[in-house]
Amino acid sequence: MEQTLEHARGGALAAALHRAGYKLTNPRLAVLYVLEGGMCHASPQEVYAAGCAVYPTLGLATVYRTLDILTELGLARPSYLGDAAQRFTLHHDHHHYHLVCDACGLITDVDEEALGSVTDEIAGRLGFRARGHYLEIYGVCQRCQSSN
Amino acid sequence: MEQTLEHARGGALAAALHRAGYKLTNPRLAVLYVLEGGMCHASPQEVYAAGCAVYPTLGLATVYRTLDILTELGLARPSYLGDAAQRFTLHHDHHHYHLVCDACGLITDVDEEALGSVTDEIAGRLGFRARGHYLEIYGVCQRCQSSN
DNA sequence: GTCCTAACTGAGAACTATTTTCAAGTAGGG
DNA sequence: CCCTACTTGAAAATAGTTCTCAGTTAGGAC
Repeated sequence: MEQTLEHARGGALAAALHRAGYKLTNPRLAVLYVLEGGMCHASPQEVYAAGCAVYPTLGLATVYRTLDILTELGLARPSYLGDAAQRFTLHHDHHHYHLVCDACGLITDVDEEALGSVTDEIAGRLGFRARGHYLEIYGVCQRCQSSN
Repeated sequence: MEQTLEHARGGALAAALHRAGYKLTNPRLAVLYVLEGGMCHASPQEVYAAGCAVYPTLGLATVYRTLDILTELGLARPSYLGDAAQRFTLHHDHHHYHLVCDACGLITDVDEEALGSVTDEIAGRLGFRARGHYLEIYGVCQRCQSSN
């Protein structure tokens, strides 16, 4: 268990937090570990549940606080994938976005460099300095189309 | 007042509700009137406040219920513009999206046909039947850039 | 290594937003 | 005009998020 937290300490998120002057505490490392471990569209509640497996005394308030810090540092961002729950998505260097199926709730990640240049161009034309974008396409996924 | 409600009755939203078998009651017409009157990025609370001006006994629960109906019919959609509040956006025929300023909260609507064809093409390639998309570009608007 | 202090923590209270419940009211087909 | 299923507003219930606070801890100074 301690080992997993130490592992998170070496990650990119931990480095960014440290650089910004935040302490690398075990609760925070547990949250970072969960996020970096592939739980990339997690609600605070889900992060909390997964984090407790790594660091049992983790508190829900700390999860919210850590996600706030990541948002403030521009490393994550709240997103809202179809359902009402607030979710957080880690930022990546590449442009990526979501296909959300209205029928089964499946979320598919897609990388598309082309889209990034389109949005950057539009923003630039309007004098807007873009920091990032969030795109969600909703509809019906391939599997749900065939099962109807 | 009654006149404004009658005006809403003639709108596209009212027609769609009627077609779907929903009754055109005064509370619903008040909500539709507010939405069609340009309050296009409104939170339920804001719709409620504006709706009360048109139909004073309007209840908040009815606003939520009406927005749910519109969402169910695909006429509106929850969106989340930077701040934490849930907001609803009316669907339009054209592709439109939002520039959200992180500094002042300004929301700028942009129409861009080019974007629609990009997203449709991508979705099609993946076998996904797109019903719509939601794009938000966040960053700093022109005015906030100069005032710093 | 140990001390120190500002930063951080968990638990639960408080707060806010949303949904549900229910008795009373109403649209609109017959 | 009547009837009935649908709709309503108010209040209670629920769910999600933030705040408060006394105790704990990271990590720089020595």
